[in-house]
Amino acid sequence: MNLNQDGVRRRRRGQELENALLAAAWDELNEHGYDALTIDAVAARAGTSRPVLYRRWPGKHELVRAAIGYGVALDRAEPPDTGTLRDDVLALLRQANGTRIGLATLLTVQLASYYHETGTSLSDLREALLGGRDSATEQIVRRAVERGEIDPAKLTPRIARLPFDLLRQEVLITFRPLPDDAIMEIVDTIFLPLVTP
Amino acid sequence: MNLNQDGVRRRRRGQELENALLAAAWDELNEHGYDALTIDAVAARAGTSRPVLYRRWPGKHELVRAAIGYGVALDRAEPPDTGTLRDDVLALLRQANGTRIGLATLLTVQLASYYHETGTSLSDLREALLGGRDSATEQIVRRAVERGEIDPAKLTPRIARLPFDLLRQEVLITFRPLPDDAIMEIVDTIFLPLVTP
DNA sequence: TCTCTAAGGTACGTCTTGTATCTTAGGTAG
DNA sequence: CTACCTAAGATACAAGACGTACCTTAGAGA
Repeated sequence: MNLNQDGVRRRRRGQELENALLAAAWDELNEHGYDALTIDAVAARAGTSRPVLYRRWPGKHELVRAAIGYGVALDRAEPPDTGTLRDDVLALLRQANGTRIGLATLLTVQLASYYHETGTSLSDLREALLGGRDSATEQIVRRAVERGEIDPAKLTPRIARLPFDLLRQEVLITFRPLPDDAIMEIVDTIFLPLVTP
Repeated sequence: MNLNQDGVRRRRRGQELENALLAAAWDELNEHGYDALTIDAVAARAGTSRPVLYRRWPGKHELVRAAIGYGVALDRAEPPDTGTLRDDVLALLRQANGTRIGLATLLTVQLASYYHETGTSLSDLREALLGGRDSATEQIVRRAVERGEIDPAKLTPRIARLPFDLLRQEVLITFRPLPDDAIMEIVDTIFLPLVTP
């Protein structure tokens, strides 16, 4: 109900209110998942009522989409720069693996059919979700090329994003963080052999 | 309403009825997707009423799960045996790419949160969905090993399923069949270099 | 022919949705 | 400091979907 220290109703506005709404939605998604999410529950958790949510997002899809962005931004980190390609990729994958990226990816896919119907491309969703991380991959790869660790001729875009594609794939299927030995296997037996001269 | 040629109500039973229900559910999923699927619509399309559905499946999740199995079984094919690893893998990927496997995979993931909550493993779902195809991969790989096309030392389980993982991944993200040149790129620049002696 | 299972139809209460309407907190202009 | 005015918060409503209860009856099997 958001009382202040005098026990009087306090009324949040603008960005403060919006953040509270998104945080409530993100928490609900984490606790109950997409299917079970109700606008009612989000409003109640945020200490407000449904019309406040509908004034900002037309429906559940858009709210979830915004909440994903909020949740992902919560634990975004700097791309690692360890000096070697192997350690950079390992660190980046571990970083992503330790966050809520699994839930975020799952939710993104759950929104897929909706965005497919409305004709909206999935690429912008994917951008909002992994954009930062993908460019992190680009940075790492670029530095490795400069150091001569990667043969540029072997580096197609698909191969560059291979480690992340595989991580995402497994997280989606198992709905669990990837074990560390699996991460190392991806890097050592798949990615590095494909790109090293 | 299912009238027979005399215009009298006809009543389906057992397997015939169940197939009609699953076909109706599968069609609804293809047309409207998971979110928009209603039990009502499935019952109406099958020419029956909701209680008939609830007598067989407790709810939407279980119905969709059964419908996925039905839909996937519709266009299951024999694993190819062309004589070379490359052509086998290409044929298998093209086969899968041409079916409704994209929708099936998407739906499977959409059920993920539910099965995660109930503690049911995703592996049986994945089994029901891709079980046949995975064993097809095993057959193809085994024959290639016997022909000496694959170095068994390089063949971890993760590498063996790599082509399919990548196909699935891209279909999930783009919600479209994978272009044929992408399929060839996966096979020629990623999979084969990793396993050939 | 009789019986009995399950299909088909109807109806009910509940929940969630999305919108409309009203009151009022609290920022802003004067 | 006061008046105003935007948007927050509360309440209520109709529509739609859910899941269940109950009843009738087709049609398979004894």
